[in-house]
Amino acid sequence: MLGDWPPFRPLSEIGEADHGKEVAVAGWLEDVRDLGGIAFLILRQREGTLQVTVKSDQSAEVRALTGVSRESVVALRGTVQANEKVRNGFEIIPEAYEVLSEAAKPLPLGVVDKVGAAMDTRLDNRFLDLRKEEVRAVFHLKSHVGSALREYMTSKGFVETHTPKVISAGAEGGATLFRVDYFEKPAYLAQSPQLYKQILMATGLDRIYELAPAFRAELSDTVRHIAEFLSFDAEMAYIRSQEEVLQVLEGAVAYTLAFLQDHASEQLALLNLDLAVPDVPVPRVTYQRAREVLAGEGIEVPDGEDLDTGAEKALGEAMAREGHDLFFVVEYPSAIKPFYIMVKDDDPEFSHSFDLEYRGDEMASGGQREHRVDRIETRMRRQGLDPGDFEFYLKAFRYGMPPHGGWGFGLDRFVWKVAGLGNVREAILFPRDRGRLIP
RNA sequence: GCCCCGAUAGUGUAGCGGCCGAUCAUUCAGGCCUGUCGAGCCUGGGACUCGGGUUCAAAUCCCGGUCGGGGCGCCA
Repeated sequence: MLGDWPPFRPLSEIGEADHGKEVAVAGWLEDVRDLGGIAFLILRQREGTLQVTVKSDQSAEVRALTGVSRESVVALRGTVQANEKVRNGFEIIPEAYEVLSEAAKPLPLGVVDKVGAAMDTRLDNRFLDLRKEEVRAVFHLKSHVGSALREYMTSKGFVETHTPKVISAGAEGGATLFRVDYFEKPAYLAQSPQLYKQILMATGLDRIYELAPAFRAELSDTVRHIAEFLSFDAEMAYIRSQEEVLQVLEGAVAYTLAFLQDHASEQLALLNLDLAVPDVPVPRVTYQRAREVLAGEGIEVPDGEDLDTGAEKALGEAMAREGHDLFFVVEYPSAIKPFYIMVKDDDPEFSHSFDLEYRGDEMASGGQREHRVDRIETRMRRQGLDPGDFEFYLKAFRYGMPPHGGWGFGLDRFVWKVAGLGNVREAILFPRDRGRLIP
């Protein structure tokens, strides 16, 4: 139907050279402002809007454009006319148009209406929600975060890997696994690439990272939990201590924040965000030191217990007052960490483990891994796991496994914090939670 | 899983025993308007989550269901 039309011109490529000439454009009809003898139509493309002006002296066919429903996709041909009164500096006087896809009425969610919408309504109609520039900006940021992490990790000699997401055993026990049918055998969606990352440490492909979904069937209804999330994982071998892992991770985060300033200034401005790039190294706060800081805030954390949500927030606030919105908590009690975390030789109550905190929430956790198979098996048994279920994993430790460490970093959570959103779901195109599988 | 809160036109809300024949905005329909850009103005249409109960009377109070929001635990 448009076979004889010239190619559609994007808004950003229409310039002074086009003034007085005919162009073809297409987009969503955002708004029609009909003043009677003159009507202004706002056509929206991915990069912005342009104005189409229809006057009463134009043909009835062209004037019918003002009757097309909002958010319909229309194509039109017309003359670019310079006009200082228009924000873009030009308007288009249409000569012909076609409705390529008519929008039904009324819209289930207004794109430019001056009323709000509940998150549920927005997610139910995500395709319309995403027509809003500020909603899309979050995903531009997210894309840039991925680019920055890939760039940084590559520069540090890491290889991007892709481990399976359908697996036979989980890293953290069974309660949070999604079960699936795998050719009539039970299988699970991967809650973490943990075991596979570690197997790779025995291969020489031993400085790796991955950006991939992880699945957790946690019964958590919070603004920071989601059943399917994007995890930025890394694992590195031949380390002498956890410190080498921390340096890569803090470097990656600092690099990413700087990258956003350089490459996403438009989105940062649109979302009114002011990002600070932290100086590295960022503070390493030991678990015991964190307890002392919290005691000073009037919060008692029983020795050996994990920091609860309130304690974590309070610690974040205390650190923020000292100018640190990014910091590590290190050396957690061994008892609250998974079997693969290395216990400190000189102080077995504590472990070579860490969390990365950003703006009051946990972004990552990691540590040095236990690479001695007998110790892993002992820890597994203590945690009620059967080493027999993990033989595919343990086998990689029986024939030469270098010392190694790594982390898992929640990419959606990071974007959630960076973009200053109220709910991590807003940082995910089509979030999956306990109550939502559609769309 | 536990706790708290909520559910009113397409959307976002006000009302919280009789004044509700339900408010306002937006949207939708129709009309006026030749420089709008959150266009303006006029007219009109459109809703009390479901099931029980209390009461002379229920959008409003009670019980249960469903759905949603937030918090906790846990975590990325």
